[in-house]
Amino acid sequence: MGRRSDHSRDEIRRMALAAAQRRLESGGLPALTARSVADDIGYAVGTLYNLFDNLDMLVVHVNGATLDMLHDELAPTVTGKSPDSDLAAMLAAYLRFLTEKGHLWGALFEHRRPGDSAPLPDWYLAKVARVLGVLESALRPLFPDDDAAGCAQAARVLWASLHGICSLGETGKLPIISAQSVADMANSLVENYVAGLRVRQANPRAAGE
Amino acid sequence: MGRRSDHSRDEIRRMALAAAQRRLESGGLPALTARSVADDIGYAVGTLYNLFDNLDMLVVHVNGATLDMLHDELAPTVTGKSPDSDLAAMLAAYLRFLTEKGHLWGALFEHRRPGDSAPLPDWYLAKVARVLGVLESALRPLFPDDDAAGCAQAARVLWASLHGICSLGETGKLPIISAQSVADMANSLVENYVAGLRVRQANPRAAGE
DNA sequence: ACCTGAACACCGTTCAAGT
DNA sequence: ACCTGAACACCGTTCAAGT
Repeated sequence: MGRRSDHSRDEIRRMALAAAQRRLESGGLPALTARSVADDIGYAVGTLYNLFDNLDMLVVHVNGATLDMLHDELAPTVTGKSPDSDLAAMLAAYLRFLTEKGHLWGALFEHRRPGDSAPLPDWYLAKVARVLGVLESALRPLFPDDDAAGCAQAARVLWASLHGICSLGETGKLPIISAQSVADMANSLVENYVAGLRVRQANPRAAGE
Repeated sequence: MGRRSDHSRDEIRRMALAAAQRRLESGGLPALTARSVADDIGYAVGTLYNLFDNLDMLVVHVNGATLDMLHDELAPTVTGKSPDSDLAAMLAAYLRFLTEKGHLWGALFEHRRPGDSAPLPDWYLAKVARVLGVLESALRPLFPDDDAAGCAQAARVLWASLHGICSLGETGKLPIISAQSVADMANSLVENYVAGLRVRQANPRAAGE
């Protein structure tokens, strides 16, 4: 056939990303196929590979947008008043995001990249770091001024742990192990972990009693 | 063709499960395909569907075997001497299992069941509960005699949280967020969570300072 | 230069046909 | 009764052929 010039290259890219996001939201990763996205935007399958290296990179771009949305939901919850109230508000916002955009959130973690893929692009890592930065800023008052590293590590441990509870919840595996809700378990995690940080901060060698 | 009677139905089942386990260990879930398992055991693809409803149920059976192996690794680490030493030993055993049988462990969580699948069979849920029971018994001394429910809940929160750290580690997503090792993060989680349990046990209303 | 769509090498699953 | 393997409806990805 030949170029259609109905849309510019960038327009088609945006259309493809929007269609991919819609597919993801409604049916999760299994619903996001190259052919379905191509159909949605009215172009041939091959055209997608003109815009993205492969389906993996399309998903990475959609996930990048999800990280931005997540950041924008979490950032306003940090007021600096107290770590406890900030963390509670942030956790509530996180769980709300999970409820409303479960499939978008799920794709962040369920997506398995092909074995031969290049490392994640820097712009993607920066988006991840930006989300983590929000949690870090909420935890900051719990650490002495000279222990930014300890705070950063704690934020990452807490975030990864919370991810465990949420991913088991999202994939329906939670009822298998527990009658508690995701929210109850997440609150238990955050409250005990933070209480542990406090007591161990006050008395650093008290791990064993 | 017709029946070959080289092997009994049960023999073929065991061969298929063993082949599936080998495929999983060497290449993870993507390497476990119906055709490859059939090839490995020298039978036609269709025969697999004579033994299992579908590939999903074959994976569920392999996962059941993995849960048994995991239980057998964890159970001996609970001595009852002290929760702290027991938990440290159990965590070490868990992380060793993860290192040695990463793909088997990964399939426990990465496997997504088809939308129309029946609930997990009772024998599978029992295996999950048995593994959780080991963690529960290690945590038991931290709770008053009359609070078995609180102990069970804490075990499940801790287990799900640990899962978050391990799954990010196993799927290679951990370097994205943190320079710490899985072991360091897991230790931070367990130590702080347990310290939190202790302090909140002693002073139940101290969550907010 | 860009887009097409047939083609390739895979999937899981089914089922008529064979012994 | 059991096993086969071609067939079906999908995948992701490529690339010669068209405009």
